[in-house]
Amino acid sequence: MDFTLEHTSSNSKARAGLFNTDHGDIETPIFMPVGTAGAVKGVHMKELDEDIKAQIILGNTYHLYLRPGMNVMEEAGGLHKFNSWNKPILTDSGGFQVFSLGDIRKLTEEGVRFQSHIDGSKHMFSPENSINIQRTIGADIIMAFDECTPGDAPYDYAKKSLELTQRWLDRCMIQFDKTEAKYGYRQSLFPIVQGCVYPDLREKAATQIQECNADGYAIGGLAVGEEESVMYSMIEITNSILPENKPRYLMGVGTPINILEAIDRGVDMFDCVMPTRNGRNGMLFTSKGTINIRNQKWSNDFTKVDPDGTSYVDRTYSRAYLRHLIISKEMLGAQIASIHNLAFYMWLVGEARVQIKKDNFKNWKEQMVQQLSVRL
RNA sequence: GGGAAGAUACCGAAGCGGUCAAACGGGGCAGACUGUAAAUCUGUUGGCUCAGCCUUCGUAGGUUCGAAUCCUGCUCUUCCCA
Repeated sequence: MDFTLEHTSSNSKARAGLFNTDHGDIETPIFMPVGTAGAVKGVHMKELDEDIKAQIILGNTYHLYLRPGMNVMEEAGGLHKFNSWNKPILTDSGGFQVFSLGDIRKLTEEGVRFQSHIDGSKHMFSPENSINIQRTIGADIIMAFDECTPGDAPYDYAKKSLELTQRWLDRCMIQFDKTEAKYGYRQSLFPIVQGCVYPDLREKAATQIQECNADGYAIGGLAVGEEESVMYSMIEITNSILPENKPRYLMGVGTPINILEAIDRGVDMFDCVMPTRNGRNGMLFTSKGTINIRNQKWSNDFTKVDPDGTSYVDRTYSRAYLRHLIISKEMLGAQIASIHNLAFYMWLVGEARVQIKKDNFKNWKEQMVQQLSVRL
């Protein structure tokens, strides 16, 4: 799989590129909707494809391993066939669950023993079986198994954690090389830069990792409790070291502003649960600012959900109706809000790409950040 | 016509002499959410000149140092018997 850099801004690190996979091209900068359990919550594939215009979605190793399990996945012929998404897929390795399920897992040199959040049963995840599972899921891009370190970790812990992640990366690469894709198309393994909020650790991690000659590189362990300014400076340090000619993926980020700031600093790929989760909880992202649709002030507002929006739902439903649905806990409300937010995120990165190619990204970004900061 | 039970804040419902501006649930209002243990979670919900004060537990009186809590009348509600 190869990455073609199409344009780099003259006054910014922002880049426009094309990442080629066997399930199609991905135009960067890109946002990847999160479909943890094989579904982007509340959104059909048809909507994801035709309305939201998603080019690649995520799945999650830990969640898919527990349910439906790898027997079903293998018999289905991989996740693409199982969930009927014929474009690229990326799977996270389970590394984020080392962070998010911190209370129900035990971490050792060998790997992580999780206690299933579903039934309490114990499951060992190692770099090797994370790769094996991701081979069976069959995502186009698979991730190294890492420890996503909390943003408030002390230096000593962060250093040890990084060293462990680096040893696990070696094991991931060995396992990746020892095994083959199962379904006749290629898979890429992306290593992940950790190092918490410590510049020297990030620098060390990026320096080591860039020798992997991977198809792309990820920046992990950010937006996990640290200050945004710290996150931005970690991105700057990391991207100053990672190779120019490979895509950089900032894992789990973030708000629309976070994404623009990261693009400005040379990031190409993003994923985040925010458009779907926050959407389900009544928060809408728009080019004019954010809306809490549950607020009283929208109850009699019969203008469309987002008059500037690109999706079908934006032009069809009123804010008053969407507020009613969300407040009444009608499932359709969550669906509409999710579709709207995802379409907005896709518009945002698509427009960033247009502006980069016009070499106008910096100006456009400054203006957008102003607008996006507004609470409507 | 006779008997019984009950009336508590927006709604439902605890409370049965002081620690009650009044538990709890719902509803309302607001906030959070960043590689999804989340269609979830948190705060708040009588008024004010807010470490204090004022008005409130159907209504009018009474007992008491002190009443949402005890007594009496009245007004409504529900149920049972005729």
